[in-house]
Amino acid sequence: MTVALRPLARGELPEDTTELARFLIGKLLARDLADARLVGRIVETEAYLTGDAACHAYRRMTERNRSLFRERGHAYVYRSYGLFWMLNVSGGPEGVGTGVLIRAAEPLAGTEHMKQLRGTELIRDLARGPGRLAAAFAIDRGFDGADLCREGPLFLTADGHDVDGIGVSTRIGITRDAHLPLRFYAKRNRFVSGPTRLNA
DNA sequence: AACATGATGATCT
DNA sequence: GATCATCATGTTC
Repeated sequence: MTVALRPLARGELPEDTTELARFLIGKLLARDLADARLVGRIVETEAYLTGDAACHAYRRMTERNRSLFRERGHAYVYRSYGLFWMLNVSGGPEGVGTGVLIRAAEPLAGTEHMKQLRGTELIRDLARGPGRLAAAFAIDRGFDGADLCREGPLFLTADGHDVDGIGVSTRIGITRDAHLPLRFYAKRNRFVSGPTRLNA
């Protein structure tokens, strides 16, 4: 059963990148394959800001990070640790390099395909962590620069459901500007990644 | 040399 | 199940 899902309009996305990171908790990520639609509820995000040393756009625009400088709602996809793809949503106006890392999602539809893409039967581990999420949704560098506010193979949407509270913590896996409270997560949701102490 | 990670195995409870 | 240490991997600076 495929439900009609309307993409989020760019105007619905907060212009402030930190607010965008919070806004995206509970929203849906939809991925259309040739024979299936994959849907997950976003349960964990991190904001990366201007003047933030952990942000890939901290120094200057490069070939890799230029999608971060696009108007909010575009994908920035890069490879991490040589193995994993990371999906980010650009924030702010055109020319400003900020974004939101999508760190985890609760699988809602297409889970059998996700199991194949991830090589595991464990529902909880399908998209818990940014590298796993990208694999479960078959996202690679080919989506870099894609507009996530248009119907297409990958877009942001919503179903009106809300999460049971949103928590804030420091970001995971970084060393520079590591103290900033820029990670957002759905409270009491078992599809959130990271150590227990950050998910209280 | 650093890095926005994940799988695995050890050692607890 | 929680937590921790270890390390494979290749792109970027």
